[in-house]
Amino acid sequence: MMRVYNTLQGKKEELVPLSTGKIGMYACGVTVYDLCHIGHARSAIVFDVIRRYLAFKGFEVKYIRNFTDIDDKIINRAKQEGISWDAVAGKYTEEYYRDMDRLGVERADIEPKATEHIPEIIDIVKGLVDQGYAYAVDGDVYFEVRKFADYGKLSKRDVEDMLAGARVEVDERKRNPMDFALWKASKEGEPSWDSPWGPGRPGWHIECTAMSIKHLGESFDIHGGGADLIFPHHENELAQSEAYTGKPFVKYWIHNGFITIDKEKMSKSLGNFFTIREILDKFDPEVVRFFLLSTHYRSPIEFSDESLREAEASLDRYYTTITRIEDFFKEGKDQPKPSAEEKSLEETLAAFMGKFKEAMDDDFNTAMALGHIFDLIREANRFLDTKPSGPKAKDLIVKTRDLLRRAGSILNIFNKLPDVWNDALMQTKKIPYTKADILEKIRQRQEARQKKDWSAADTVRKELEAQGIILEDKKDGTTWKVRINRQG
RNA sequence: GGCGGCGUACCCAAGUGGCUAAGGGAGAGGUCUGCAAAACCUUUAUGCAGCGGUUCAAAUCCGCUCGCCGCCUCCA
Repeated sequence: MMRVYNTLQGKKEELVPLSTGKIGMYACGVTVYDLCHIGHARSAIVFDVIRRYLAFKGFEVKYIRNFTDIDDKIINRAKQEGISWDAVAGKYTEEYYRDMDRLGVERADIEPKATEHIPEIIDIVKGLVDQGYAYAVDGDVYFEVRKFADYGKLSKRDVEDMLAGARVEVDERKRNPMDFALWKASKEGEPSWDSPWGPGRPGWHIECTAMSIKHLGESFDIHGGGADLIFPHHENELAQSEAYTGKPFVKYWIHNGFITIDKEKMSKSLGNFFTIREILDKFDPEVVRFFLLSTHYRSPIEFSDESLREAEASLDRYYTTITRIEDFFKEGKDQPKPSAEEKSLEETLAAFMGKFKEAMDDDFNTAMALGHIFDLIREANRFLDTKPSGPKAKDLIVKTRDLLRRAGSILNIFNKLPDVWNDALMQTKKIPYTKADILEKIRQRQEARQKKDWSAADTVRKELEAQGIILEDKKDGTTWKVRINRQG
């Protein structure tokens, strides 16, 4: 049984799809007017993992993630850059893909754009006007909040309370200050589409109603986004959708928490944000992904270099273990050697997937799932320390590796070879040596070691270490790797 | 002002009624090593912001207090 926290009910609920075995899921994407920051990455990754896990659980998932490609911010940006609004949208859509691809965020099944759904949007607005939920004024169309009795049920707000403490500026043409635009008349020179109310463009919330209904139907299972979308975006979306169809819109509303800097929400307006791009200049995408999954999706995450370094160290622990596993296969000893550790690993392996699923079933608890992964890693290392051999040992190690990969594939981490991980570190840590340089140093040191000239050998070691390269002497030679700087 | 959330070890972070309070990082000691690294072992919260209450039993439920944050305006 899976449980998910539903914002609408304010508690965890059992996940029961509207149609057995199938899940329709819609997540709010981005407005394409600028580069994405790490907060956008969190949301994208959270819903990417949710989608992957649901698919792993055997659901047939249809996942929709939209692009808002027309809005005030895009129009303003176009003026700034001196290009057309659709060129802005096109450019930042590409940039979005560049970042998300690097972060391992899979494409949604359908990625609709607002401007490709103008007829559907107009139909819905018209329907709302006809049913008396909306009214037109000077080419604008507003949704009349008072007409929808359940308004406020998602964000747990009361219309009267909001009016009392309203900070919104009053627009005399609205019947109620909380009324929101479904359709906006366009000003001279602005992009526009013909409509029964004159040339204009869609309001922000209506596109999601149009696109989700078109691609998922009038009622669907999951709607997600950042917690800052609960009000007003999702509240309005819910109101206009249910008013229009007369049916429940979404069964489970899922919202991810924010990323904070110095405890404050990261946001464009505060200017305290980091773009995905600048972070990926210093850390491998997998590190960012791991970092974001190491905290439960609804909790805030404090962003810092230190946290990313810790995530990097954790990942390195995984890859180091995989290297040990590879070394074990190379040795290929086949004398059976039963041990208490063998038994213990066997038990851990048998229980692992159950624990992993239990964690993920409980509102996608990736932090706990990672905890189980590291339990298995420790158990595997303990076993490898016994210098195991024999077919049974080999079988257990194969299983260990496969289970780690399987769990990793659901989170879309652990998908590199250790060498590739090391290469990535060479890059992000900006190591000033080539691999050939390092091998040459190792050769020199090896000569010194053969002569038992320990001080010369240690000089080489220290020289490399100063540049972030660690040497490891093993039975069949010396290997090297990039050192993880675990703290400051 | 209205609504909501959070406060768990040196740091990050799971756990939301009942076995010894996960996991990662850091520190200390040890095993291993020519020296290292990695790994492993031991160790670091008789206690989960504080105070009261409910209960056979609470970090977990209730109340109050303190501190921090979010939404109420575009925002992932």
